[in-house]
Amino acid sequence: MDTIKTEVHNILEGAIHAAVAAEELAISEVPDIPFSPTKTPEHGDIATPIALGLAKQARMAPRKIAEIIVTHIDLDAHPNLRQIDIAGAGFINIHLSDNWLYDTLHTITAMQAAYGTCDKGAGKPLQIEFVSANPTGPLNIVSGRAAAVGDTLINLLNAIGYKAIREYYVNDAGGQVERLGESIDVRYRQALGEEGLEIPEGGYQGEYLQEFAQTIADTEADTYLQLKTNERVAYFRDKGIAHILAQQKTSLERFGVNFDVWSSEKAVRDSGKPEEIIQVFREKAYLYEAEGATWFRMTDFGDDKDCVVIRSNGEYTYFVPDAAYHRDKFDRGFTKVIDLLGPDHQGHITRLKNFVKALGLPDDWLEISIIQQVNLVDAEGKRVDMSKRSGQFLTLDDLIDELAETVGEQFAVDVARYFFLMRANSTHLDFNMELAVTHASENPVFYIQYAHARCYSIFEQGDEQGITPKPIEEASLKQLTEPMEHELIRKLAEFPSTVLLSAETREAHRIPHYLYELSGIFHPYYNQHRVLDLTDMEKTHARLILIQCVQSVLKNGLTLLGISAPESM
RNA sequence: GCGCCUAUAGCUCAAUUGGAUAGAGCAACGGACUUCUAAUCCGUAGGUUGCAGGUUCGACUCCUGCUAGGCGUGCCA
Repeated sequence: MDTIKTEVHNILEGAIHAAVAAEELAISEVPDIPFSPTKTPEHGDIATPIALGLAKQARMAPRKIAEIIVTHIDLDAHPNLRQIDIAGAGFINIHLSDNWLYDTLHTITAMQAAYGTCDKGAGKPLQIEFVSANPTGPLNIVSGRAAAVGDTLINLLNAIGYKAIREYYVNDAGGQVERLGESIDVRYRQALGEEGLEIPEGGYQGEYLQEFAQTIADTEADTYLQLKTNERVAYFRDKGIAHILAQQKTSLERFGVNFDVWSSEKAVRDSGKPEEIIQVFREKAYLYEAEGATWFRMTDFGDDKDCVVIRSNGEYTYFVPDAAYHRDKFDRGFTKVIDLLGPDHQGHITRLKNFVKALGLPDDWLEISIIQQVNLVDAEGKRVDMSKRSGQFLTLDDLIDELAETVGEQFAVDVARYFFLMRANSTHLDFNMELAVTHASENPVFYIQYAHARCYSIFEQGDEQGITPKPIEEASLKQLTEPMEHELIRKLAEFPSTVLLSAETREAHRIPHYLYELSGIFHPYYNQHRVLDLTDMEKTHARLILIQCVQSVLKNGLTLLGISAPESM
């Protein structure tokens, strides 16, 4: 579709220039030519409202402009165009030829797994930082959503030619991990029988720490009681971080998400970069002292409040290492970085962007999106409170476990990823637990996967009947005369532009919707038209080409989402 | 108080970023398995796009003001 759009664009542009040259159109500037989707076949395959847009400038009725433009297009010179109509207020509707349909099938057949990709990104290095949960407990559901979205966005960006990497920022320094160490210490001493202890304010109550401490007590007994309290807490902190991080990594791998780079906040702090950042801010006079703390003049950047960067106890707030971390990302050469933050980080967006601006980095270099909350709901849309095996919240692993009980491990991951991806990031997501485990058409994941499996089974069935698919060059594509076949091909042709749009707008949910729509054309086709027909082998071979293309696109789309494309179900 | 997000059919959501008659699925009712997988398909219904203005040839989309819900908001990260 992209190549045809470019072709049509050039044809129209040429026609408009020709009209201007012939002094039939009085315009000084040709604006971008917009294309609008056609909702009904009557409107052709590609439509443009360009004549409406030119009306004011040309001081002419839109329909009249459209007529003039069309007279400058020679249909005979363009084999991909069949017919051009003028309709409505002045829309130019372009009907593409069968030739174009066959071209599409040739393209898909030739490109296979690469169909849908392009090189628009020109190999520019990009980075997405996502999940980045504190190493103080198991990953929660929102982290799962962030993992699915981030992973898919990386796939999409790589598909359109960027060199994008997945990065996880481990907050292994600061107050929260100190509380972690203290909490483990309490659990450890409790495991050894000490009484009257309580988890400190801001500490972690979760059972997972009890289990962890119990294991230490079981295997190493009271070894650590000999240490001074602060040494023991520090030891447990580091041991705890390593343990929880390993768990998080395991959960993510189970979910099909593998990070390329794990960055450490502690390493950033130890690198001396925070001091450099402070130095830069001081030189630029962004800092001042008040109430014993050091403040950053956020109000200079339009925010309504200043914020503390060095606390009265001398420690940095989270923002200093974070700003240093972003400076480091820039120094590593990424032309753009995207942060996916959790719903509780809204307050960070403006501040983080301002810090980046204060460091003199380009305005649009840092992009931040919030991954919104997820609610588990039942079929009636009521919130579900599931058993909380790991403490105060439901974890990603709990969710997968729960789903896997009904649909098995692989589908559990597939379903979870799809459900996390099917809605725009900015919306609150209702995760329908009952729908997720339904093996029926209401469940979009099964619907799509089933379409893929059906394609595959046609070839298996054909094999049994001794039908060997012919190469596309030997197939008579003219046999594809059914309206549904043309509709299928038109949909297949949309895939590359859907991928491109989805990647550029960071709207991963377009891919699930696209695949669902494609499946929604395929299933009815499958029901109404037989592919394998021993009495009409010409048609059979043509249809096998089409089915092969549908299968390719379904598989490519599912792969972008990190969802399996099963050969049988 | 201020900031961000959300509001579309009874329910869950789309709408290619300002284009033509706002589309799907679910829920309801009826129908299709000697035919490549019935985890599928076919048919019937639903709308003042939260409210009020504005910009435009044209608005679910942009602007202003309301209303409702969610989240955030100077020494946690």
